Amino acid sequence: MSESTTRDHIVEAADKLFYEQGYEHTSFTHIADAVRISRGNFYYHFKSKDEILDAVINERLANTRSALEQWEAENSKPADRIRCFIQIMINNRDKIKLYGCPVGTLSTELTKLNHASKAGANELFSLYRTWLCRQFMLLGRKADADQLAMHLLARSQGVATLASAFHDEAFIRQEVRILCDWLAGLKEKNS
Amino acid sequence: MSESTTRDHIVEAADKLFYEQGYEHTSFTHIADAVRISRGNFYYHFKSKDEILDAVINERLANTRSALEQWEAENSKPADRIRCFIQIMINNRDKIKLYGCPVGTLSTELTKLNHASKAGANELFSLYRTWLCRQFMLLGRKADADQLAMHLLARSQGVATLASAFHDEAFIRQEVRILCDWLAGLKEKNS
DNA sequence: GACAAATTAGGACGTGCGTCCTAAAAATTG
DNA sequence: CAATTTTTAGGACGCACGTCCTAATTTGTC
Repeated sequence: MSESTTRDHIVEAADKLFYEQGYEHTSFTHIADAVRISRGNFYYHFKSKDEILDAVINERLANTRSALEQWEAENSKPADRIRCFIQIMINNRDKIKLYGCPVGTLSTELTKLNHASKAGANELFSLYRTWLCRQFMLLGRKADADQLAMHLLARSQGVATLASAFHDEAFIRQEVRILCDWLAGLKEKNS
Repeated sequence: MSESTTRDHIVEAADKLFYEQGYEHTSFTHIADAVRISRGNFYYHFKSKDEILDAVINERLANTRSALEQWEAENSKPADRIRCFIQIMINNRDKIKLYGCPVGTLSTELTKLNHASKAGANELFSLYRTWLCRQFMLLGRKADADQLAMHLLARSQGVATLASAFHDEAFIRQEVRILCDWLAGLKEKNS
């Protein structure tokens, strides 16, 4: 029942490295050095580099799902839940400043590589999209809930991209404030 | 005085390929096939792959500068000039849908690679930033002109990222409409 | 402690990459 | 047309990569 912990270490290290320096640019040697195992040992746990990527994506999907569930469980008001989403930009501001958004940058890279797992990476976006859509519906915006979800996702992506390009942490805080105001303004339009 | 046209062809093909499939993933063979020249011939025109990247960035910088100048020359009102900027998302929607924003995706990639030319790529962002900043100042928003410029840049980046992830062209049009409304609302706050 | 299974180490293999070198071809000049 | 420079072609080189193979080691079981 208990999985080998080495596999988890590999996925964990690959997750971090794929985020920090990109999937293509990360080699087996990089991951091996991080996990402190032999390069040949990989192929006992994974058949290929692509399989590691799939494992990383699946773990990110699982982590995201549980985070969304938690936000939903810990907050009864949909606006507070959405604020949780916005808040992750503040919580992860250090890494965003350096590496951008892990969801957006992976999606962008795999799309350019036309990689087989690009659909899996975009599934991460869909996870947030449908969750946010549901929250906006609960907020009384049934008609344009998905539009609002996409809008908020796009705003977040843009913040991450520019914060990373200019290494500007204050910009993140500023935009988060604007987004919270935008959210507060939305509530007044409840039906 | 007249430069060899081969060099221009190389830069042109590299520009296109770097945009479509990323810098790292584009090899000399790819460019050579596009330009129809021998692989060894590159090193007469460029000493390294990085040098081609610099040439591509410099051309993009020059093209951007002339585009900004033209928008400024053809429109007397700053709001109309800003609308020109927003409008490029419509004009380039086909490519954005497939490959995202050329500025943002290159900046993201070079940042992850920690490439020496990442500063040059970010200079493209700065070009738009300072130009937009100036337009917002002319619009009477002296106090928060740079903030508005960054905000608009971020919104554009987010739109490109999500449009590419979901291959959604309608989303681009939708967000452009919202951005134009946002811009129109700004004008009312003129001092 | 002997045996089997699971796990790891380390290196071999082929491929594609960026780079470099040299000779051929083309263009230019007198 | 000869001489010289500019431009191109094609392949060699070393290196790093993903992949694969096999032997050693560790772990678990009776």
